[in-house]
Amino acid sequence: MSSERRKPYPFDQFEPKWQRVWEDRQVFHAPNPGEKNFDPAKPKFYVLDMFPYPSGAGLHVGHPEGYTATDIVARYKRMRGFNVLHPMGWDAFGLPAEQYAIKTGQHPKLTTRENIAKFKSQLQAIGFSYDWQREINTTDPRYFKWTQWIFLQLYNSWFNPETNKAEPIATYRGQDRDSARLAYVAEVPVNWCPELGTVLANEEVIDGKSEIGGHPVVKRPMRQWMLRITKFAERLIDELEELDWPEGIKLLQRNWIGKSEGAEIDFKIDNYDETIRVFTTRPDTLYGANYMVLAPEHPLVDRLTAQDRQSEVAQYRAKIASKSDLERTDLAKEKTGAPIGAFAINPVNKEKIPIWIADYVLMGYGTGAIMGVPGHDERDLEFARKFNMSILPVVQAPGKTPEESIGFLDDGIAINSPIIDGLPTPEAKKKIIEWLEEHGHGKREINYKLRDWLFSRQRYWGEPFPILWEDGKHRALDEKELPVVPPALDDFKPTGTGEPPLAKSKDWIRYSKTATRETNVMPQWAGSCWYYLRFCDPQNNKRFVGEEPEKYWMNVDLYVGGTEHAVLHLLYARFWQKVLFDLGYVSTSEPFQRLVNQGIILGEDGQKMSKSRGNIVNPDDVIAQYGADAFRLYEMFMGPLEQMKPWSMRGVEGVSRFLARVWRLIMKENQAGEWELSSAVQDVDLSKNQRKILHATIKKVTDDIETLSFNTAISQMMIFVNAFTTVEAIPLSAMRTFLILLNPFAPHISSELWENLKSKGDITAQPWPLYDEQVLLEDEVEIVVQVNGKLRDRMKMSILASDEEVKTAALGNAKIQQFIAGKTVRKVVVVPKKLVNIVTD
RNA sequence: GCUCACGUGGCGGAAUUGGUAGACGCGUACGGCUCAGGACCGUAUGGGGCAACCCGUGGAGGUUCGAGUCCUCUCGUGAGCACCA
Repeated sequence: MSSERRKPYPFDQFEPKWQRVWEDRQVFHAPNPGEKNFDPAKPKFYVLDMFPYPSGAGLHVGHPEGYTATDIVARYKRMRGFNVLHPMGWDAFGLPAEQYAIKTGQHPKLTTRENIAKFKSQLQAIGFSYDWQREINTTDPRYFKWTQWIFLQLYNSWFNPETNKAEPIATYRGQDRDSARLAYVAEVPVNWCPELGTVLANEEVIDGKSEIGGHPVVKRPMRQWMLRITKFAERLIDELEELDWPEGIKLLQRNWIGKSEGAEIDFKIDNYDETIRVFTTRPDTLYGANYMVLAPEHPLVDRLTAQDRQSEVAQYRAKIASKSDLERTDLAKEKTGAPIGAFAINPVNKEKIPIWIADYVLMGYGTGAIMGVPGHDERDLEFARKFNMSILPVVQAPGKTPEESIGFLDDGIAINSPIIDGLPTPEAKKKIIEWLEEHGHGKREINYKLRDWLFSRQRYWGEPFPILWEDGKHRALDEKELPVVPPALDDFKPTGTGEPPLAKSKDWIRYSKTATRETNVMPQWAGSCWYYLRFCDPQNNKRFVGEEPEKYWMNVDLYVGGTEHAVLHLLYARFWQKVLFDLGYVSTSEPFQRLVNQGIILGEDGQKMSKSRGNIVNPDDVIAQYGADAFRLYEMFMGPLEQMKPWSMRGVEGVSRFLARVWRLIMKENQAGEWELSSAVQDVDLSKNQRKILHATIKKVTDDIETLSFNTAISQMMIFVNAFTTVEAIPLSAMRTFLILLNPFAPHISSELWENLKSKGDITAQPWPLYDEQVLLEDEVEIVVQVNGKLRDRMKMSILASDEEVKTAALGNAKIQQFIAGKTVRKVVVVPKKLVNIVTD
């Protein structure tokens, strides 16, 4: 029955019609500089969505949230006279297609093609104004040829600390080039996920489990490709400064990079010709260091362990080695450790302090060794208490005794520390570092939590490396041999041994008599690290992006996507961009000038949408029932773009009703049940009040699009429509202006009505309306009168009334006099054009 | 545990620089139109009170003529990090 019900307005007819028109006429194609129809007089605007992974499930309502926002901006900017680059593509390498292939035998290429077709038709049904001529697909050899090419640039360059830049490897003066390349091979403890049969980057491991699938991850030493992102840590932090990004995301990146400033201090080992270097952010607490801890995996443990400690130390190390990362952090509550029977000499006071191993010290951070300062480090304190060590305060907290200062972590005054006694912490740090440097016991040092990026995966559906192996050494393929296309396989399964599936194709790996191909593939992030560049010049087969288009379009003026990429994609892409910039291939060192994160859309029950909860909303259903315009409008009307918010079908009905009112403002149903232009629409002048509402709407919608406050822009358009539904003669000119304002939000209905009004030209080609401040000026304003801050009355006053006149009027107001009778007026505050506050005793 | 963000009607949410709290939408109630309505149109709608008024932005303090907005503490929700020395 409900499906038989007549649509409130015939969106099912005109929405597909307009989508066809846009496609046929290629209305949204943005020509590059030098191409036909390119207008160099216009400024450019690059507005980008985070391109989706085309999953088999199709689009969910979360995708179009950001896409609608950018589409509104794109359409708006075009009307404002910009050349707008608004592209879409597919981040199509990845696990799901491959796992589907393992299950069904269907090649990931086919699965990907089907999924893309579905995604694309869904996006087109929403009426997004993408330039589909620029569509890209990361799994297309014409695309990943250049992903591989960029890898070669990384492979063929190094980071010069003197220039603080990536440079061609030829400028490297050292012996071993392979040790300096930005892409290098290393045997490192990596995150190995047995279930997925691949290694994962730190960023892909959450709480000891794989981000995808939630499978357990263990540490295991393996030989892997790494990218030297750590060399860019400083710039990745510093250059955030200039970006127009949410502070929260900047903070997330800063925390992930985890810069900490401090010192490295050398401790001589008693009776050995060895020193152990520790990292500390609190060199000023050196006098309080009365033990040392090495990570259990520290290379010096074997050599330094005393005879009588060996079995205990071996036992402890074995116990730690058997634990997964998850267990290791899970058991974090109780400190464990073992003394190795050796002693270090504290360089400031020459005290012999015992050396322990303990798993609370990590090999992967700093030097894998720490000085234990139980007085001023929580973990050391806990450790010292557990093993009955002495605890010496060396920093006195303000307003506390030395004893009370134990456990105090922030700034104070140095005590019990002859070299720096009496100095506040910042100076104490500085002075002791100077002392250490002077005496050759250490130096100022900065450490980062950021690790080099583990860049290889033991999977099938990814970009092969353009690398050959010969005599146990790697070398790069020549550019001319790109792309390296993965071999056809029948069996996509991971081998389980850590050997990649590509190794199964014996023909493919054999490059020559002596050389074999690298069998790892790149991680899913590779393609998305530079896709925004390719959009500038997607068909170029000579270069990854042409110089001129790159220079013209970059960087991205507005980038909208989910927070889930805060430290993954957004960090990796910035890193690649910097390398390409240093090497002179691109014109900017940051890719995304302004970033906005859309909030998650929850199910109708306020819970995260998920299959198991059964609260997933399918865009196709919504569009079938209410139309694409209502869908778009609701996505934006729900609330602020960046906020998390629940879906509501009632809300969709609400905006659908609004669009139906817009429709009936201009169209009437005749006896035959056909829609025709309403006779109420006439070429009449606007009343003063109507003009005011129109201009207020232009202003509000314009300002709100600029600030991405789409929800309030829509409210204002509702106010406009409500004001005009009751009038007898609907002014044609006001309707035309309104339709232009509505167009970015609801492009189909506005196009259809624009045409029905027999307006000149295409609505998408209209200039954006301007408002006139003069029209908005009121000649009378309502002044609020408060007594002691409480609202007591309102009065109409001329806008020209002086403060004094307003004050007099307020005091003379009959109602106000009741409130101030018998009281002394102590003060009268006048806020021009707004309010009067009378303060009494 | 640490860091950050956010707490406003029955619900989603509005509120330049501190200046009329609750725009707009949903829901609800009543009325109209209608053979009918889960369609459409109109009116009302934070709570209490017949009313004048009183109370209201998670809670407690504070600054101010005036606080949803600023400060301190506290509770709750969400996100991120998680022995990073």
